[in-house]
Amino acid sequence: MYGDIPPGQSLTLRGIGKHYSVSMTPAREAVRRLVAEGALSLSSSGRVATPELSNERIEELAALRALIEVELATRALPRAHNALIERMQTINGAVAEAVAHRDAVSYIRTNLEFHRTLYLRAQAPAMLAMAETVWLQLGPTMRALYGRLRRTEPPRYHKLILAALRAGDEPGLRLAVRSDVTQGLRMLAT
Amino acid sequence: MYGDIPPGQSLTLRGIGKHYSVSMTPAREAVRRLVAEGALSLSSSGRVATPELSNERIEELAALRALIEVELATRALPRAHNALIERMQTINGAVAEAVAHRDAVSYIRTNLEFHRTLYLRAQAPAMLAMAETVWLQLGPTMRALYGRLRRTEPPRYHKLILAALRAGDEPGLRLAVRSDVTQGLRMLAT
DNA sequence: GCCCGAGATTTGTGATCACATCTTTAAATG
DNA sequence: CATTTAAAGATGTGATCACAAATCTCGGGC
Repeated sequence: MYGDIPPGQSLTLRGIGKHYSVSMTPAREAVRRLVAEGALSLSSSGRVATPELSNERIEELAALRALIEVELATRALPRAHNALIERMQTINGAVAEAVAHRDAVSYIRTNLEFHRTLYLRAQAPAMLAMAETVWLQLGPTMRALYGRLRRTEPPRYHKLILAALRAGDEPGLRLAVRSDVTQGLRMLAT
Repeated sequence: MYGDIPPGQSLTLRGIGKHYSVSMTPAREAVRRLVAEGALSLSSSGRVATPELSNERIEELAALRALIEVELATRALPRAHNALIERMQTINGAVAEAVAHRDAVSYIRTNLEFHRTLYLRAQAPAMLAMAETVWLQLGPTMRALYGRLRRTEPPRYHKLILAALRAGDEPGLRLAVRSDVTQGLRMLAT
């Protein structure tokens, strides 16, 4: 999810087991779960690897993010009090720091934490689980994307999200979330 | 997914294995996958059972269906030719027959086949997978719902979907899909 | 009549093994 | 030197086992 593993990296059950000091069985179950969630792809011979997403697949996942996360943000809006907004602002500082250090992994991690902090307020666990499944599928690809990216300014749409939350502006919030979610993945059409 | 199993039914690995004439290992992997997809719930002691959904959870899943399936239908619309619409109409006949026979399981199966036939045209496998994950979570609950339901007429919104497809009417299609998806699950607020 | 608790049974977990298949390596051939 | 081929190694799969924990059963006590 956080892009620790680049796309196309292949994994073995015995290797995973050794890495975590367990036998093949728990490794197999974890891999099976991640395959079911789309976080790992299964070759015809049963080998697993992180997925290399096609542009079409990336567009789809970005559209899913937009659909689900806009809804989550909308549901969170009436419950978003000052303490939450301030917490999100603090996290956004960490995002900016990760960008400044050009640390792709911690950028992805803090960025998703920013979003998750808001969405937790929506009190919609099934929707949040769906959103996280999409994040999981995009993890390796986002790492490859942001690693290639040479950017120094923090995501501008985060500020718009915070402003819309403060103003209680639902249309503005929806637009800001959709833009934030879509923007990063749009430049991937290589 | 099709409601063969009622909500709250508990399953055992050895039982599943015996039922399919395999050992515990394949049964474990299948159960793990289904748990990851939300089709089965895992108790703290590791036992699995079909989930008994709360009303809040059902509302969430219905909202997810509306979001994702409206998008899928919209993407399928420009590619929906006559042959597809006729195929959907045939399936809708099977839906009506299942309703007439008060067969909940085959009603769910044919109803989902009606939707899936349309959504396959959207050429959006990740979205379709998400929609099917939601269906999987709702399966046992839909069985309990439709088993309770004493209805004889086929779903009216299917006709609206077919009409909107024929007319190329995108707003009408979106409304019809949203209504069809939401309608059945709304009466569940017991 | 109701509740509790000890024993018996069931169940999930992690480990290990045999085996078939896929992959890699390396030698041999042209 | 490139290509093919056979051997060696690596890998996933399904089965089985030991064990701990949870669940169930049933008899006894209040």
